[in-house]
Amino acid sequence: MKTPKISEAVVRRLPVYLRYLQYLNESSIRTVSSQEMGQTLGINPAQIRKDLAYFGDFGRKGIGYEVPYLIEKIKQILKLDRTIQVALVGAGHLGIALSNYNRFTREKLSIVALFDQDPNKIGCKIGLLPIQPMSELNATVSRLDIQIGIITVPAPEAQRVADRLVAAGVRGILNFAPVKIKVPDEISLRTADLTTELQALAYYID
Amino acid sequence: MKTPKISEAVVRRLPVYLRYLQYLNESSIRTVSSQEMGQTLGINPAQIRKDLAYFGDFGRKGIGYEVPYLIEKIKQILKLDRTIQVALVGAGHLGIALSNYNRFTREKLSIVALFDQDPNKIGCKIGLLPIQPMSELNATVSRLDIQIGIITVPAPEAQRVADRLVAAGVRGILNFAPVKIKVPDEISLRTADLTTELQALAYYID
DNA sequence: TAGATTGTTAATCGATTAACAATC
DNA sequence: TAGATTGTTAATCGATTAACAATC
Repeated sequence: MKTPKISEAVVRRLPVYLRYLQYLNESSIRTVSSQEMGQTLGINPAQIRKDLAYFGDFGRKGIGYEVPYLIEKIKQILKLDRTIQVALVGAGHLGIALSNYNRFTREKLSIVALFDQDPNKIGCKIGLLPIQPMSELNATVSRLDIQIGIITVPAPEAQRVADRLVAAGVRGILNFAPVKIKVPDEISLRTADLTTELQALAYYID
Repeated sequence: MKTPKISEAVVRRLPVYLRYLQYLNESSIRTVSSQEMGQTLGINPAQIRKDLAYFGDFGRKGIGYEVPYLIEKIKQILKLDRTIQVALVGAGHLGIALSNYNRFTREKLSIVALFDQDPNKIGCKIGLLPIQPMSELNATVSRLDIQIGIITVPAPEAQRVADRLVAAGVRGILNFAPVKIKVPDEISLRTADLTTELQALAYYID
């Protein structure tokens, strides 16, 4: 698992491969070729082989890839084989929607703490998790060894929340607020902007 | 507004430019250079100029871009200057979160109808909008001239919902279900997969 | 005018795809 | 063995960046 320099495009395709492989596995299909995967996913087979080959020789010439084995390997690469604890800040509808995604827990990437600054929400439970006040952030991140923070607060508060997450010690942030936030270089940041998705779609209408 | 072949990457940056320009406008800043924009947004100034130049000569040499004028132009390009009606199928938390985004309405991209298949939800109101049964889809899409459908149902139902939206006459679909769906070529499709975002982020931890 | 900044062409960079030897 | 399919190198394609004449 040497890494010669993996582009973001490659990393973004891995979860797509993984999901398809899990579907195959549930269908009791044990082997798959890059040809078949490419067909289904709309991705060039050579690209799939190249993406996978960055991380190791997972296939067998003349045969293809063994589904359960490849699932294991991709999980390792994406670190989905070990527990990664996630905190979510902003228990609005989007926050609740995300904390309900059970796929996260299935993949050992699980939201284990919820925070909100609204005093009326403190103590309410979403599923099994109580909503905590922001004053608990540092203590909870340390206690549960939380590595990732998800931001689902309104845009004007996003930077402040990001700063607090960084100070509390998270290693990565997934930001859903429609604003560009700044974090130190050593913190991984991804921004998922739902409004720009819809605006970009409008371009293609007509 | 001739289109020599605009890449998706360009279209995805336009909403980002727009948001920053709107921020400048609210701050009463009337002029901006590609230099300044690039600095703030972390994008190469030459790229910004090139992106904009695909659609027209919006700037003035030696001066830069006039903020209100450029806002108008980008809105025109993204078709945010005309009303585009949107229907949302799946009134769960994610659906409610999206229908509450007031930015959409501000941009004349507004969610004007909600659908769900759960009989218990029918008639409940989210903001001003009642949740309608799927049996109303065709009639409502026609009556309100709805052009875009947003899918926020669970993955196993997504393809079926997409088929119904297409049959009802929408032109574009924004899919939030974590599954690849198929639509006819003439329908624009974007998939926003929140689970793969988080999985990709995990790769960069450590 | 002098300084600044665009629009655009050319150069660079990186990602995708094709091709094929290796080999199951 | 013959057919299939990988891993990888080379070729292609497209996107980003640099450079600069035009001009405000």
